Amino acid sequence: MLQSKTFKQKVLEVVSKIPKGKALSYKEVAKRAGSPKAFRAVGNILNKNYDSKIPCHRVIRSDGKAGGYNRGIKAKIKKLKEEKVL
DNA sequence: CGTATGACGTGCA
DNA sequence: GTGCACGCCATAC
Repeated sequence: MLQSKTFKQKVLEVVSKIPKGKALSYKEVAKRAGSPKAFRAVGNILNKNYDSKIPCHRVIRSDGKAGGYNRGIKAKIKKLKEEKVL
């Protein structure tokens, strides 16, 4: 089954694979997940499946803005600054 | 199965 | 340059 992992699982895995000090945009993550146009679902999935192992704070918009964060958008920006990603 | 929602992106006024 | 509206994909209910 090619779809043993749903888009959701792929996105979570890709995000969890983001190296430290690096940030990928929703579009990039969606592309790596298998659907470059599903950046919409990426945000939706992360929002419902945020895990401590998933540096969702490293996923930002193409505008260079953070976008949102289940723990507080401010915390996300702060973390990005701490990682020198921003 | 169909509907509603969402942490986006792009285009146009 | 800013603001508004539409469209897109996947998930959850």
